[in-house]
Amino acid sequence: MELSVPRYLQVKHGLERQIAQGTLRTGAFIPSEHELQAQFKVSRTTVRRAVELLVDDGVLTIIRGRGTIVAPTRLTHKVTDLMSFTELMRRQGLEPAAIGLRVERRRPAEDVAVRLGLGPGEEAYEVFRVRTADGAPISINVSFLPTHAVEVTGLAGLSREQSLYKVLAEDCFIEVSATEDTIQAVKATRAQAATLSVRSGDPLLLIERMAYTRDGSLIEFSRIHIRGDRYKHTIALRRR
Amino acid sequence: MELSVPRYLQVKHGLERQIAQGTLRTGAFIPSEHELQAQFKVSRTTVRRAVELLVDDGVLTIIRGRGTIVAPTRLTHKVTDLMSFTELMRRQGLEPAAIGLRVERRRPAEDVAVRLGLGPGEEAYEVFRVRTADGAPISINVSFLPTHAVEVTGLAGLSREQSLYKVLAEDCFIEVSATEDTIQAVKATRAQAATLSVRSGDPLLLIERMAYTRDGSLIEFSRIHIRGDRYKHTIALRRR
DNA sequence: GTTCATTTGTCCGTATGTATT
DNA sequence: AAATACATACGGACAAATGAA
Repeated sequence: MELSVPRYLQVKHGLERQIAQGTLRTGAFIPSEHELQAQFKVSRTTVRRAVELLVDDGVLTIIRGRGTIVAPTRLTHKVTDLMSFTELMRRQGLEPAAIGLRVERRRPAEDVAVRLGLGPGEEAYEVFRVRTADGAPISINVSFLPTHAVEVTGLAGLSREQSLYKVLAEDCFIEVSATEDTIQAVKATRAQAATLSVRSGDPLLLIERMAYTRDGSLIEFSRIHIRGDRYKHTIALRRR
Repeated sequence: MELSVPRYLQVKHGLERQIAQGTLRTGAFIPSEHELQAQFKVSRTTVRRAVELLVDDGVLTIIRGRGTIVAPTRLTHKVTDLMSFTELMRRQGLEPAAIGLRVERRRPAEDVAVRLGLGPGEEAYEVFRVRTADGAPISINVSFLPTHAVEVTGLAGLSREQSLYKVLAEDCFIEVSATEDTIQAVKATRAQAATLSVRSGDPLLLIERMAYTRDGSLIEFSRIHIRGDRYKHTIALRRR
């Protein structure tokens, strides 16, 4: 039995391959929908679906009445894709690692409890880590997870796998489907400065993230303090 | 002749209205696609298109085999929507204004010229502004626009309208359709500190933005230095 | 455990409208 | 004016997931 990949994805991948190989060149028109139907032996509906996805990805641009071209501008990473910290680091060409992993179960500070929507006295898991890139400390990461959403045993995988989201997906079967990041510039406290090998008062990027599952329930609140001089956070947005 | 709004948008707006009015409640199932067909007197294709758009907006969540619910979690702003600085400020409940508008035409610094893709000696328009919120200076904004992309006369509207993107759209008929932001934490220089009423060395958020039109050509490169203590930058992402 | 109705996912063929050349 | 290409819309068919009988 074969694993059936939807036709529209097959067409999408086919087009992506042709673009990667240079068969379809940047700025040039791709075959019309009619021609693509013949080429891939699918209906127009299916062709349009594949093209639509590539337009959303910023790979293709449709010019009504004329045709569809391979978008001349290629944003550095796929638009609006949700990315874990690990992925973000790799984009910068840095090899990410984590040290000083510590998992605790306790009542978090009140502002965190409010964000997690915890009842009075309710506890949460706190995951502490210091992330490094090419060996140098680059960020201090604290994640808070509601105890009712995840088992502590499920978090054991963190010792071998750096990505919290991967562990949640593979060991807890929890898929993070949406995030909301708030980004600020703050001064490094003395403790943070020591950990990150910078001077006290130096600028840090503070990213606070709320992560949600597909059904909309909160799965994680995290705070990441990042060295301002070693890291750039990139976001691509697209108007529909 | 009537201005024809596509049926799928009519359905989308109909559903949005029902959600806003509370006819469809958060967390509850909306009518099945079959029922929506009957309700709006359209085909299933059209119903599905409308629902798909609302899912992308984070308003609805589809549970396969069961139905579609009104998403319990409402992210603070529409996911992946591209927003101008003016819009972003209003979200924070602040009244934005701009002072010290200055437009110059000249050869920009080399790193900027490279980003704009300028040929040797080619010039660009530089738009300087200091943005305020509720009267207090909050950011220093410098925009660079290629001279071949926009007329200087078109930028005259900036004196009455704060939003560069609105002026580009209304006076130059240029629509910004995608942006790529890079965010860093930096130390305020002495000049920046003076302008923003902070201390030299205090943390600032530096947002560098590349803005593109629909056909993929670069229309703007901008640098925004923002007071770290007065501003939070929020981004919502969604995995497809 | 199996069957069955319901609901969403994929796919097709066709028809008509609108924009561009 | 005509041809081409994308946009919208319909109706039907079967597959896959879910939950209940």
